[in-house]
Amino acid sequence: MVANSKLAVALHVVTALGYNEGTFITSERLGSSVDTNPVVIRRIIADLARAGIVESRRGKSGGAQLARAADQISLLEVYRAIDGMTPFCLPKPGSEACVVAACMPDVLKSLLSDIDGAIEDTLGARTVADLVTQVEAHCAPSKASVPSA
Amino acid sequence: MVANSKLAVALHVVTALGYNEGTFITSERLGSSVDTNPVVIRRIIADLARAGIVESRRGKSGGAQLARAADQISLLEVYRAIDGMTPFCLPKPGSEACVVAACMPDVLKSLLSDIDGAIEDTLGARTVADLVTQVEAHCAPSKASVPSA
DNA sequence: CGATTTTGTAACCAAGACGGTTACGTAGAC
DNA sequence: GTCTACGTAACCGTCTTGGTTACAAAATCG
Repeated sequence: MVANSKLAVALHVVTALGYNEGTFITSERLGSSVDTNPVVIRRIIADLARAGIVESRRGKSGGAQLARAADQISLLEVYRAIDGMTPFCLPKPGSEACVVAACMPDVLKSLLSDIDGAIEDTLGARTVADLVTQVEAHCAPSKASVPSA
Repeated sequence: MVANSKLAVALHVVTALGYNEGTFITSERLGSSVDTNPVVIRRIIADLARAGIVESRRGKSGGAQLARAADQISLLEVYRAIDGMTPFCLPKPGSEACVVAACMPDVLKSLLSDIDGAIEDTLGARTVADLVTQVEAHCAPSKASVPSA
């Protein structure tokens, strides 16, 4: 486990919340679904709540739920809500005496921002509702009209 | 320094080699340009050589050079040559009892592969020659016909 | 042939990031 | 008032990663 596992967990969480839309789910249940500690979930939930993606409630019958309809939450919002690292990092300035080194930061900055744009476009084109739909289609084939063949 | 700095270094290296096309550059010079240890450079060079992107030679007047013309090397090749981690990681399977958890891996796998596709498209559309051109335009304006204004 | 240069690679270290865990205060429900 | 569940801080062990040293192998040149 190395990179943006936060994003994976966050997507899991919002999908689970979208799947159980309208009810509050505790961090303990989410944690057992994701197979991690409730505190880890709460940290992610805190990020998502700050971004207005989920609402959380304390006390009995507390937990978290989506703050909006699942089809009104783009995955890009989720991506931006968690303060994960940028997938690729810029080089440190390097030798000033070298022509190439002197401007690599700028050159790479432009490239990496293009990459980031591509990532954001991909995420922006999908909503939490899409994930929920895929889960339902994927693992609840009993809902489909075709029984087995 | 946290994420794929290997990619940043690798891009710096191939750009430097493209800038000095036709001559062998030592890992020591590259290291001083990137401002890192020569061994770090050699590790990257080894990856790039395995992928047929650069050629290296030992001994006196040794070093590395591009194996092909700079405009024949796409940045996607460089990206794939270095065994960096995927920018986003898949979730571990999670609770089997939970419907959502059961199929999140598959659902996310599809999403993340779309993201990776977007990244690869972006990188595939650029070559080392493009980076070299940008370096020349950016930091060697003396070559331009317009002096100052 | 021998000296010198430079790569290739292994081994090791220190620093840092990250997930997991415990602990405890606080808010809300009943 | 009690119980439940969140919010957050603090801490720890693990793991990745870049940096460094060390040394063998290869290539060039006199």
